[in-house]
Amino acid sequence: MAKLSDIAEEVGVSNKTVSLTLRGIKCASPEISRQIHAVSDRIGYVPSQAARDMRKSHSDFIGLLGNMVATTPHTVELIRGAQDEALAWSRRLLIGTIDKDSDAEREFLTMFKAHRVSGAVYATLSRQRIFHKFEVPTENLVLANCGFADGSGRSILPDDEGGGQLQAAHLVGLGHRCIGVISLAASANATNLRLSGIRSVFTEHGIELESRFLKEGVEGPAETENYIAFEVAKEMLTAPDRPTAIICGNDRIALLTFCAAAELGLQVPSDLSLVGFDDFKTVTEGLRPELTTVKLPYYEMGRLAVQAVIKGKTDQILEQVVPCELVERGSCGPPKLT
Amino acid sequence: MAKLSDIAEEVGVSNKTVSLTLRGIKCASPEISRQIHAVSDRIGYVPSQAARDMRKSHSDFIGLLGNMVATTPHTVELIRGAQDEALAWSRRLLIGTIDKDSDAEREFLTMFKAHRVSGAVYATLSRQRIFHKFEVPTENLVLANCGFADGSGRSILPDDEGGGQLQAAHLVGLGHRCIGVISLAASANATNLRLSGIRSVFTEHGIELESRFLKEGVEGPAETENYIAFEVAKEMLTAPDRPTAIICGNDRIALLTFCAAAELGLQVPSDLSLVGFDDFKTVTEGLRPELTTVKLPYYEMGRLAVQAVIKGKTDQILEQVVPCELVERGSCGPPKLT
DNA sequence: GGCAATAGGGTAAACCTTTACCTATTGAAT
DNA sequence: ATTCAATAGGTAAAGGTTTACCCTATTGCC
Repeated sequence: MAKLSDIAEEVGVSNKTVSLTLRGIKCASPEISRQIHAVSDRIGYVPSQAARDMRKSHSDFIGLLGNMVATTPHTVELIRGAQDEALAWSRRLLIGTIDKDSDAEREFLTMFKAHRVSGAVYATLSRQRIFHKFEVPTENLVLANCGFADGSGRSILPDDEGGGQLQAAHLVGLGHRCIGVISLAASANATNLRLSGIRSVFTEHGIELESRFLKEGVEGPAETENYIAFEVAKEMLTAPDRPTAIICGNDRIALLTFCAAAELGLQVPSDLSLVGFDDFKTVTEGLRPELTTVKLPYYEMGRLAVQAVIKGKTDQILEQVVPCELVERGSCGPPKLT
Repeated sequence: MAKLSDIAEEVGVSNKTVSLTLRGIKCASPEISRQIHAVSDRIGYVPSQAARDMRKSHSDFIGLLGNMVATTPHTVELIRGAQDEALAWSRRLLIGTIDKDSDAEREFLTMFKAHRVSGAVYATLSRQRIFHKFEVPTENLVLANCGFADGSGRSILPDDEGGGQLQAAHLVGLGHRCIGVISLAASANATNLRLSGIRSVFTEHGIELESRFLKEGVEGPAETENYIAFEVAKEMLTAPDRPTAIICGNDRIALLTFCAAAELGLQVPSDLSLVGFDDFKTVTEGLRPELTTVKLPYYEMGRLAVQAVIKGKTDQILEQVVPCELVERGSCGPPKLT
């Protein structure tokens, strides 16, 4: 493989001159400079990253460790956000995806350390509290979509409360007054935040959230949870004064609710308005009508997490909240007049 | 950061002894060996990968370049398969995800070269033919889910034809004789293969595939395609002798067909059986009834692609076909007797 | 003419690990 | 007693890049 000294020898200058010239630091006469670039291009020279990293005693790598399940497409969005930001700063990403296996976690952390990463991002797919402290290979750690249970550390978090507000405000704005909620598990960290957003909008408009119209669409412990939204929705929709709209804890619950409505012969949106959360495009753009939902900013969280790592721990902001966005599609409409 | 010579100095031996001992090569007396491990553990020593890579003039990295859209979860499966296999051989993955931007492609390839990767995988999300030759940083390239248009190179490909057979055989086995097909775009590479699998099963059972029951569920050029399966399905299902089952080109088409059936008041599976393709879990496990589908082996393709890279180009197998798998859920049943 | 500043360049050490080659001691076999 | 092999270890170079420090010749200015 071609190396610096090959060019230096051919042009008849020292390593230093070649090194500086190729990195765009003026150091040689125009003619020499031209020759250096010419030879470099001809032989397709690419400097050895290993040699560079060794010389500098640290690498431009940023570690990205993700507790990532393969059932959602959002992981890719987060990775892309992280990668785009990293590339914009000429940094590289070292990616490790793990399931629940903490052995793999340790393995990747060791790998990060071996590469002398300048920082790391730890990301989870659902908003979580992290209880274990892992031995990080750097002081420069940023959590994405999660936070340490004790409140320490820097985090990038979605604005779940604002997201709940968006869901509720959209339906209220369309004229709905009797609105059901099928939420995620109460134990999920996002649930209470979103609910609190929903309640704040309801209160503002004098709407009461009856407990029979607030149900969990999921049961069982996290990671092995079981979706019961189909049955819950059917029950809610067969009530005598059924809601004219349902706010769903995520798009999957929205899909199940959609199926329940279909089985009961209710049309969306004329008989029932639905608003989801997450923006799983295969669902939201795959349904007819398409699903109005609140998009979780995974790309942005990935981007901001890497940005925070690059800015370093001098950055005093401990918790950065990223807004969610309402994506209007076709699943919400005004309530039928009765 | 702690280095080898720190340990050597403290224990009072040479670098070599420490290096060999820590790598499990017997070289020192039990007592010295114990001390070396003790000190190493205490100071948390992790050898510098950069120094290693430089010394060996090549790295254990395998490049994974993916033309990956964020709308499907399969990317993650492919990455995980690749990563699991890489880790099993103590190799690391250098991941680059690109969209359509060939600048990014070049950038990542240069990065791979800078890291002296020992091989690379190029993966696409939909089965594609690659027309451009990229300047690879290694001779050791394996394509996953795609192949060069001229037939050169090594590829890992899904058994789309077998997948089509699985779809058809399942429905035929349940007793269906009037089966519709809503396929992907005819221009998609997988389409003809799957169709040919379907036809072979039909022929075997003396079933004719009428052209009015074979429609494309997608229109427009790839990457910007438009799903029209909802309308197509409605038309097919309002025909006087409508099919009792529909084979779908992917799960998204199946979802749209499901929506069409719902709008027409047809119940799945009693009035209509549906079989999908891909196994997008958010759809297949999110519907009620859950969707029977043929799973594309992304994890396995990622795994095998990395395996092929590790085995190196001495491996003479140019095209490796990975079987698809029928995942039976609830969307297929026997046809109603009339 | 004298002096400083600048352009254009070179030298060699440092980054950390691995490994080819070498030495010394011990035990056993001839 | 000599030889051989194995054990336990050391020495130093190599791998490719960057950079602190040094050198020389030319130019500009007073």
